[in-house]
Amino acid sequence: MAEKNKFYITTPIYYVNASPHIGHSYTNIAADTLARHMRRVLGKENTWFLTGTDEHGQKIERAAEKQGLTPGQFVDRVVVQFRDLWDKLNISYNDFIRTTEDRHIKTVQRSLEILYKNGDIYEGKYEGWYCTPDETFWLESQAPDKLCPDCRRPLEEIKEINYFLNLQKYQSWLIEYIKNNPLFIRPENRRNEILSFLTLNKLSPLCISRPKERLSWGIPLSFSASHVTYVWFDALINYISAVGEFDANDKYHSRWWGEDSRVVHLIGKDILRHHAVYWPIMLKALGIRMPDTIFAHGWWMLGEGKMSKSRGNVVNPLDMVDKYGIDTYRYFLLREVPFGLDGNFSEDSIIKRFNADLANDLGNLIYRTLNMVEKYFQGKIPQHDIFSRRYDAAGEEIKNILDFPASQRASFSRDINSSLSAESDFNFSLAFESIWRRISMANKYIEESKPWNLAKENKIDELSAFLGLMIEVISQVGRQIESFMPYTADLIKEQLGEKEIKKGKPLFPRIENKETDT
RNA sequence: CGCGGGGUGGAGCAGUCUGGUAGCUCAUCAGGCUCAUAACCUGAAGGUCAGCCGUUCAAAUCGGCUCCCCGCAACCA
Repeated sequence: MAEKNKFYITTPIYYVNASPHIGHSYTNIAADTLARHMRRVLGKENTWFLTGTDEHGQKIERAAEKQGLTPGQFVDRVVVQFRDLWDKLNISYNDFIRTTEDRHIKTVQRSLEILYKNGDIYEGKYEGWYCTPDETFWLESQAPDKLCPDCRRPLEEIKEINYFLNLQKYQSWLIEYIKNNPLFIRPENRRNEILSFLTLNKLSPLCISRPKERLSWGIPLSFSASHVTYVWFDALINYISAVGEFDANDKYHSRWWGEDSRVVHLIGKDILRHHAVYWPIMLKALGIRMPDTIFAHGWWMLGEGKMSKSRGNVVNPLDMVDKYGIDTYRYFLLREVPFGLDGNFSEDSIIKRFNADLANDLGNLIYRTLNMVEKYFQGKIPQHDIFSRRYDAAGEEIKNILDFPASQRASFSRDINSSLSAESDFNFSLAFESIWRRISMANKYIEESKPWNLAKENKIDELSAFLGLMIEVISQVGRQIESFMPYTADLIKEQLGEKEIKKGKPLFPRIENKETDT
């Protein structure tokens, strides 16, 4: 197998029928952290991070109508909200694809043509029950009484010509593929879920078109003037339309989708089936190799249940960022819950995390250290070769962990690398744990060394060696959190300075709980 | 028998695959320290690991049954 020295990570393209919420930001923060991390490991030029927006379909057509806009005007407005949020959250995407762009439309149409030509897509009849006022299709099993489950109005039976992708043809291949590639669908329980779904059910053909008279806001099929493309087919293609194209022989080429590239799709668990069933089959039928990993993360629960627009309990990420800061928000989402599991979101939990981890552990470590440098050395960082020096047992332990020039950069974050691998399910919270072990070790070491006594006893040499070591620890911690909390990493670098520290204010001033104490 | 996840000291979780001292964070209590953001360090109390039965020298961990909670069931991350 070719060595993977490139990394291509994607988020879903978000459906822009409403403003972004915490879930959108969760996926993008996770993807951003992985992208930043891989840029450090493989180099900037070998990492590509794609996000974007899904802009076609009925819901958007209707949302636009409600506001008296054309679909085009409507999506242009909502897209801005997404872009602004990503800027605000420091999301370092390389490319932002919109499904209304030419490059995308071209590739979708081309893909459809290829599949049509190969016979994987064929014309068929679609039968179902339709609620005209709601413009929604229902299966007979969903509406046994022939009444719309939503509005209770009578349904109308519809028969129309549509185009279908033959999924069943590839079903047994897909099962085998998933079985033979343990990293293909992660985490493990999702993989099992899909496997059991595929084993127990016969896949029915996927309808990939919609008649124009019902839906005009979509990509036209080149082989049928009266149809547009079904939104999910349209959407999934973004992963390849953004980074490559088909040649005259229907072969797909991409710098980021070659054998030397690791392709990772980050998604929420709700859209797992589209990504783990439809998408692989589409790729297979198009003669394109599989992504390496499709990872489905969990949901954030809010109070009593999952958050959703219909329940009206949506948390606006912008509010959280304004209130607690970008990196606090990033830290909380990545730290609170192992990636892949569901989590509970509450401001109380944010405050708890903030005070315990950011203010007390990290913030205070930096502040107390810098304060000593200021107090004992007038802010000048002691220029000691800390590695040539001998310390007591605790100091030696810290020094060993620093592990600095001897084994070069790579070993710096060995356990971070392994925590952030697909094999470990991109375990951000585990990575944080190992960083925080260093932080708490440093706090402990200060306690044991009692630098304030060294100062009183005028043991300047020991004191400066000690502080030199502490500065090195902090600087390393700063480098280690860089992918997770880029803004804070910058601040730390600034505070540490070259030869002289700039203490400034505490990075994370404690939040005192005024209102509620439970 | 639709599918899946879960029930571990007051709270939130890890540990279960590869049986063998029940671990972490927060909260509580006591002590220490004073460089620091009432922060930091040390120690303590607190759990029959949902229940029952079984396998085993040994079960939170394997098997069976029961009870309870929560998601999903095909366009909300």
